[in-house]
Amino acid sequence: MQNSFTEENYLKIIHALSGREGLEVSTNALAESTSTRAASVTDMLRKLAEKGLIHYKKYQGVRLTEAGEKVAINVIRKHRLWEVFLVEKLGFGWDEVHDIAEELEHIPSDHLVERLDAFLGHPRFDPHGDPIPDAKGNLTEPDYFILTEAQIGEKVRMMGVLDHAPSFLQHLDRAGITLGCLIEITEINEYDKSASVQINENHTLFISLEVSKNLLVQRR
Amino acid sequence: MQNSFTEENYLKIIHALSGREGLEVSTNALAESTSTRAASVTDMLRKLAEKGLIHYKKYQGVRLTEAGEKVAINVIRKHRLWEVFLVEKLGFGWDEVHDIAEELEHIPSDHLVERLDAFLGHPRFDPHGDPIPDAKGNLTEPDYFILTEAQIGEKVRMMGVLDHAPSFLQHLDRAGITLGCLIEITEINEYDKSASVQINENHTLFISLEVSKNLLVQRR
DNA sequence: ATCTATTTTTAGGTTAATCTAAATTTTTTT
DNA sequence: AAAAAAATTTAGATTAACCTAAAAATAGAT
Ligand SMILES: [Mn+2]
Ligand SMILES: [Mn+2]
Ligand SMILES: [Mn+2]
Ligand SMILES: [Mn+2]
Repeated sequence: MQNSFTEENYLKIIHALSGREGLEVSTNALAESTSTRAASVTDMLRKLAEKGLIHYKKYQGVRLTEAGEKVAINVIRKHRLWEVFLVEKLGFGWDEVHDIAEELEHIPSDHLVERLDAFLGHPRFDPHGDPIPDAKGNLTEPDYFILTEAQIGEKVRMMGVLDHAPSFLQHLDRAGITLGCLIEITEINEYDKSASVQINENHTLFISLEVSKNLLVQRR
Repeated sequence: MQNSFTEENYLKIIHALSGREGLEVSTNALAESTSTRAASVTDMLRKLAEKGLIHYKKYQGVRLTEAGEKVAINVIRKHRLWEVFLVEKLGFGWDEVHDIAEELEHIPSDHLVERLDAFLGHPRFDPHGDPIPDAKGNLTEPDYFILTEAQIGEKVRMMGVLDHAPSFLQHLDRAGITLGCLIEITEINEYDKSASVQINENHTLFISLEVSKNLLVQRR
């Protein structure tokens, strides 16, 4: 029995919301993320539990089973590989690829995914810095931290974003903040908590707390 | 209003079945091609007529409207471009790509199609020799003819196939008959109507009438 | 510990795409 | 021009994925 488009999206969202601790995900949180109503979510949860893809006890929230986790990770793998393709091969901007990958991720062919992976040179990260699970389903989250946790004077490398919204990514483009760039925090401005930073040791600018909270960075 | 996956498949099939003359297509022919029952086809035809995509009068068969033709051709364009991608870039065989393209053809993004087209170098034909409609929807069928219509002694070039079944394509692979190869008919064998042919002026073999009927060729 | 507010589930419907069986229309044959 | 056969449509159901409104369960606040 194949999983539908819709089922795959639920599994992927449950995976995202339960984090790496595998916390229980609530019906309302799923309704929010899927843009449906709680009653619809309950229907779907019963079906997914039936298929052995989630652990579900009424009123107790859900977690993925091993089988469900496997499906979710495969969808994530496809999503991220297609994003790499769109950016690296077709020349799309990192702000343009999410919605298209949202569709491509459901194309069912293991053969296709493996060939695509090879064609792209087995990339480890997608255009937003998110790690790409390997063919066996191993997904290792790198230990990046949020820019707000960096110290004044520290030089860090930009490794990913928490917000994937096109408007945020376009804002970063305008600021010259790209994946892999060097960021040095020169000062935290008391007035609005914005940070004065130097990018790639050549230009200086303010970045708002809102932006800092959505940037993942790495020391050294 | 977007067209569904299913609607797009109906339009594409109506296009194929009505041929270049734009003949009326029967309900039963559609039921056959869509692997559904006639009653289901009737339901869908009413809906497509409602949306202005087909001309439909009860019991009289259907034809595409201008709008329907446009949608159908765009789906065909996407199908064939993705097939080129799968063969040229990912290294699939021409016998492996049809089913995958059948899914990819429904990914909705004009931007994506145009970039894919450019990435592939604006190919004019797909891996089976079928012409790829241009971005404006112009589809020009080359005037190839069937190998059975060639004369003894004639040298022709293999330009396409009528049957797209993997088993047929694999059979051609085993016979060394590829797109663009030279075929010289040396003899028609009375016994079984098979043809003795020479491929690329270097190897000789029999090909059955069944095979000849599915090969499109060009003179000189 | 009880009451209140929130969350979740159940009940009952809708729509798209399918089905079978029966009715109707068209086509073919006598 | 009937009668028979074939093609097509209508009628009435089913399934997946959604909905609203109402009921039930859990959590939070006195
Ligand atoms: Mn999706
Ligand atoms: Mn991404
Ligand atoms: Mn299709
Ligand atoms: Mn093709």
